[in-house]
Amino acid sequence: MKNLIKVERARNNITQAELADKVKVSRQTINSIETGRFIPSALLAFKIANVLHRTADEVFQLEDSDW
Amino acid sequence: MKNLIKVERARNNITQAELADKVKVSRQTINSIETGRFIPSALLAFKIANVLHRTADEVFQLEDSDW
DNA sequence: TTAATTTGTAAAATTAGCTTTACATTTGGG
DNA sequence: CCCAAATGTAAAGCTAATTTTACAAATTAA
Repeated sequence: MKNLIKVERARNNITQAELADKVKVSRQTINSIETGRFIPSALLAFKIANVLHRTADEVFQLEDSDW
Repeated sequence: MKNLIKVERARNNITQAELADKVKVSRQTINSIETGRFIPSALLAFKIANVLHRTADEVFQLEDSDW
């Protein structure tokens, strides 16, 4: 499961810390997701996409290796 | 966070057990998500949507109460 | 180039998702 | 009605997500 959080953050000119605040998780959680250390809950994934003005499908994508 | 798994299962004429098999989780996990007892990981949510021939955004939706 | 901001990690503790087993209730077809 | 299939739950145990604290490395701005 890949994500475009970093790209979309750049597009929105927002830091990891700011994104974290807006979705109410710690900065480390955002960093860990962004760097692929772990996978967010669906709730968090949708909130992140929302804050980045994208749909969840635009920000998160399944990979062949996920099956 | 609401989901339309039950509706989409009906549309695809597939049981909880069959859906569970296809996304490789237990039947109870599907049931628990469907009945709102817990929220799936983003990975599982996207797989479920995929098996149901829908996008994640079509199957899962944020609610005002999520914020 | 220095200082401040941002990002990357790590470890320990907590929380929540998921599995397995097990059983009760509901629904659908004959 | 009756049986089989499907669904709803529950508890115990395991795994993965998330928090908190803390610090180092990298970027950016002045």
